[in-house]
Amino acid sequence: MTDSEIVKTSMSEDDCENFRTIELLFFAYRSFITDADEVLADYGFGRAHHRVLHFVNRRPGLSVAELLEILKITKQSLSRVLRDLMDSGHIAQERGAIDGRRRLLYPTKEGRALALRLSQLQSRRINAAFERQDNEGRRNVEEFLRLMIDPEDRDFVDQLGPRGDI
Amino acid sequence: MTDSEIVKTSMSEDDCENFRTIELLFFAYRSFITDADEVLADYGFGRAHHRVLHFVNRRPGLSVAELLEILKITKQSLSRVLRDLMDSGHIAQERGAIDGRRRLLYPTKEGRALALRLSQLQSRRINAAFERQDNEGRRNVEEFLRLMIDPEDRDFVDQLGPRGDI
DNA sequence: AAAATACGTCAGCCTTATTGACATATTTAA
DNA sequence: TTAAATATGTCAATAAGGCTGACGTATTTT
Repeated sequence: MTDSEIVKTSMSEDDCENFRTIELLFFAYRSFITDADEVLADYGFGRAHHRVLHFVNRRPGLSVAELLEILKITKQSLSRVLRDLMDSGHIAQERGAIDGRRRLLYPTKEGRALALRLSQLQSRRINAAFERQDNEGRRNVEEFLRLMIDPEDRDFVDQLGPRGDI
Repeated sequence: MTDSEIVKTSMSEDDCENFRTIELLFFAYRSFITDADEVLADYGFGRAHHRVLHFVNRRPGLSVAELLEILKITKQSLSRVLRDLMDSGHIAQERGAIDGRRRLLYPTKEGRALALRLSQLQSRRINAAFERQDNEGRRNVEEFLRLMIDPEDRDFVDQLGPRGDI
């Protein structure tokens, strides 16, 4: 590192396109998640708990392996979070009927209530952001976000929406 | 937690609007950041380094306090990351000319090059996601993202774009 | 019966964040 | 000109949430 030259000019859209979008994504996502953070803190939970709670509520009866696949974390990481949520009575396990090795995850009533509360907070922000947009605008936003996702994950997100009982 | 009732129905858009958008945001943002993660790993850097590098390149000469304000982290957190980036020759400090207490942060040539490389990766994904959208569609996306941001941060993002030399 | 699968857990490590306390240089105010 | 405020750096301890590797156990498949 022999004394490298200092640069004093700003990096701008001339150097690379889409700086504004890059920054909008950073700040938008940060605001988006802090909504839930505050509520989660009351339960001693973090974002990891939120993600698990969310997908268990969206796909009741999913297995641990499926959840790992969605979240792309290791089972060791998941297990701590899952234990917290089971200890607090937000999530419950059942052995699989067809395959007894699988532990199927379900929300409890309390887990459903918390998941809804968190989603409603985030939904409010989304509604406010969509306020001045028509259906076409919303479609544009959803298409953009969808195409930002790695192709491998896109199908999963799609089947999460309409139905597709696991 | 006296054995709470298990819920087996899926949480759906009937329960709360915008589930699809919530999930699109989660997956889109995850894909978005992993582009850069892979390059950063080669340098032994993480996302924290990326954020610092980015804003120092966008606002060369900003002070430590300003950077803390943008990132909303503590100086203790920042200092380690900043030290790594200075040790590796990606960022350099200069004492403020008017106020000698301030340490103004600048990218080096190497720091600028790395910041650009990372931005270009992310920009490519953004271009692909915008591919089938016209100017109106892009405006919709940017307006949506902008309104998702907490009002306090919106102005900062705006003045980051056009100019506004610090 | 043996092998593969699904899961749980123990132990140790890393990154990135936190808080609190304290040192230092520099500027500003009394 | 001394005192106070400011900007920064740093030390120490802690926490969340990731990771790898190894090993145990139930259950299903071969």
